Amino acid sequence: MELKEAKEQFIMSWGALGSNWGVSKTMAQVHALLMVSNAPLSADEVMEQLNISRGNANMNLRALIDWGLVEKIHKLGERREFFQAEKDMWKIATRIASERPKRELQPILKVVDQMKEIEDKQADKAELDAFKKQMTELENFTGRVDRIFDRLDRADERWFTGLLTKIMKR
Amino acid sequence: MELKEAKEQFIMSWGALGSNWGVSKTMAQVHALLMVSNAPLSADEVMEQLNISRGNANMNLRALIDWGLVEKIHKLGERREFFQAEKDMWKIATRIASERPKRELQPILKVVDQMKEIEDKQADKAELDAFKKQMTELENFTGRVDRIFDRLDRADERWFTGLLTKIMKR
DNA sequence: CAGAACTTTCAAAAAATATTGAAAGATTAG
DNA sequence: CTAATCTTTCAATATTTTTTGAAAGTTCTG
Repeated sequence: MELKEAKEQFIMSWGALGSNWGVSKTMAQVHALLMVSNAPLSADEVMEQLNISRGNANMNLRALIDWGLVEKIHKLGERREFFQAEKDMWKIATRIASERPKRELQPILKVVDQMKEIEDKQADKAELDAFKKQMTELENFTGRVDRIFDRLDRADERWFTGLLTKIMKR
Repeated sequence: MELKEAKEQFIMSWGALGSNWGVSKTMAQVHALLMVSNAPLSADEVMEQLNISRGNANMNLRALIDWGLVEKIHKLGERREFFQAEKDMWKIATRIASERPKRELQPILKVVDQMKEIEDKQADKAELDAFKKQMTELENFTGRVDRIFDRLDRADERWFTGLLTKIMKR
């Protein structure tokens, strides 16, 4: 297999994986493309290489930037913006690990919080209590996990990998 | 707010959250419904309460069982099957934490593994090396994380919460 | 300021996913 | 075995999500 071919293969497969992941095929492909490119790419290069429209390229680049997985690069004397992917797996993982809970957990807390104003005089006491307990447990747990992942952000690599090693030893 | 109303509200919100999560609205709703039901429900009760078709109810119940979040219950002297959700948040979290990587990480390993047969005589040596390094790093990292989460499955609660507490203290 | 070079937006179109419901398949009881 | 009861499947349909591309917006240059 040749290098160019391998890269294309990787981009395609990564894109297909996106679906399992809840990420659109194109977003995953853009990320893969930037991951295996040795130099930053312009929006036009991304469009051309993946055969996608300008709007689509723009949307997905922005989304990736939002996730902290890609950054804009300004080249001296160049008008256009270039895009470059984070390639360090640890950084990629911590970005995802700190963004995902923000997007997945915080909405839960919001919902659960609203559930607290119940005051049903007619309902079965035991049933009411069970529901409240469930909500409280959900809130405690979610909040706890949320805060943990939030900290990964600030942690240094040494600590994280150290922790991984510790866990692995069990 | 009344209890019944609160439950409906919770089911609806949980369903809406499903989308952020990569889970279909209905699947999330079925899960929520079972989470706040004090007794196991039959397929017909699920259908009726959520206004969904028989096929849909069946599919989603099966999927939830597949995730280990719901189990079939057989009542004595009853022909029908009943369904009951796991309500313990720790168990829910570990189920998800052990299923998700299985579905998300293992396909990555498969893809990366295929990338190893590159032998491009013409390509730039440095570029080839960079690509190989990227793939190796991806493989190492992914494999490591995969194995860690896999172990959560077998861990006991004491250990896990102990770990959480430790992390939280930093 | 005008024009060129890019980037962003957004309504319409396409593609991907989820849902329905009727029919086929099981399983149990008599 | 047959009928009754319940579960599963799947092609058609509906819904949701993604993509397109032209138009509007922005920023830099001279």
